[in-house]
Amino acid sequence: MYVIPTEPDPSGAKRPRGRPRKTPEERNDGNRRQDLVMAAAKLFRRHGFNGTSTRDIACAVGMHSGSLFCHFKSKDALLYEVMQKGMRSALARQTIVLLSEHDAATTLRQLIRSHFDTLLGPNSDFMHAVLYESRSLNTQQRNVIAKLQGDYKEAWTPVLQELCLTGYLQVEVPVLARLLIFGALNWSVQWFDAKKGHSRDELIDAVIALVIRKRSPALQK
Amino acid sequence: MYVIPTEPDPSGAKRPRGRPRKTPEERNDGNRRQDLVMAAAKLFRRHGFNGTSTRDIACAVGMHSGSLFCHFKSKDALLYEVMQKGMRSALARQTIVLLSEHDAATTLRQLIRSHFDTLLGPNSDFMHAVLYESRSLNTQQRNVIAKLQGDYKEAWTPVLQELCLTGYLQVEVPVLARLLIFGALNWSVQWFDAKKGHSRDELIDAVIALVIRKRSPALQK
DNA sequence: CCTACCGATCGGTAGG
DNA sequence: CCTACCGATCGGTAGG
Repeated sequence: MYVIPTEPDPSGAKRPRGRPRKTPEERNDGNRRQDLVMAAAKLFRRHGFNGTSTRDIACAVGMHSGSLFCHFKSKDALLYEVMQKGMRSALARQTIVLLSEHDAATTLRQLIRSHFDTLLGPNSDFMHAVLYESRSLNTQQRNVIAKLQGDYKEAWTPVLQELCLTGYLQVEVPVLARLLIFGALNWSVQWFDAKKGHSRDELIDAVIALVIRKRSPALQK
Repeated sequence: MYVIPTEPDPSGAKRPRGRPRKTPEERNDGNRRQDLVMAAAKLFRRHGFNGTSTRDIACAVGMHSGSLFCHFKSKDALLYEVMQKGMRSALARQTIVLLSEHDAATTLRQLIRSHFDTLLGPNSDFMHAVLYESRSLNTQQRNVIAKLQGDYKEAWTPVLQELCLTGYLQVEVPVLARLLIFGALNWSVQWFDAKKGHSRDELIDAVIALVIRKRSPALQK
């Protein structure tokens, strides 16, 4: 015996469990698979991978629980697609930055901006999964994602190295600098809230001010 | 019908599920509760709160699944104790640093060292739960932990402010500097491995070098 | 994509 | 702290 849910999910209210919302007129048969990926990314961020059931995800797009498995062979496969989408989008954004040639300091600023766009902009739920849910992938999946992450971070290395050589960045071990800067950036997903607080440009300025020596290298050290 | 597990858990091998290891001679009846807290912290770190069952935790200390609830009224309560222990230990370590009066730059270095000790030293599993599992607390529990975290981070504010005034730290918005520095430090739990890589002192030096202007403030800006 | 269901596992409890 | 168990929920499947 089914109980029809009394209210559709007002996107942000308490978690819809068990039964899908039924609003047949808003069914777009086009890309249900993408709907599932987006809903999954959002729920994984809010409740974690292990705290989200396949029923929750199906329900969020108005499906019944079993139907999710018409699109994905397992819950893992869905997480894997979320994370792949996150990394490929991050890499695409980064590639655009790297295509235009600038001095190292300008490139660093643009890499930081691009990274914040990935972390804090629309679709940031995908990157959140990349940062925090790789534990739930199997070994092969994790290797693929790790490879993409390796490509991503390697793009920063020559930029940081040049900034070290020219004295704009003060650090003995460049690889540690990259890890620390990534930490400063990645942690922003835990606290940054554009609605009440600082703008994304203030954020970028703060990172640059904190880390880059603006004056002539000769004055440093 | 019970199946006696063939092997005790060699601490780091694959997850022991369902049945406790039975090695009666190593039963210390003293503080089983603390054993549970430590085992829980370790498992929460490896598999996440939602990925760890109360059976896993009980099994890790050689108990049967139901017996855990003689010590904790719920799984939540156990997580709460893990996180409280993490924060109280971090605050205790920090307080020791703040008791000895030094100049701001030295205090910052000691705060950073203390923070890394909490994040990367023994018992770091507790702080890991604080950083990543507060989502699984109820509102009141989360408020208590947030209060402790507030106290912890407030201790950094006057130090960073003085470093700003004296030009050792270059940033327009001190609160952003603190958040970024915390990010750089906290992210280290994701990658730092003392066994293969850099020492904790190299790590501290790298943070200081990245963020602090060593020379006379008059030469800056 | 829905209906109806499976075996496994979950957090937690009663009684000893 | 163990034994034995509960109802709920989990990921996933068969048949349509």
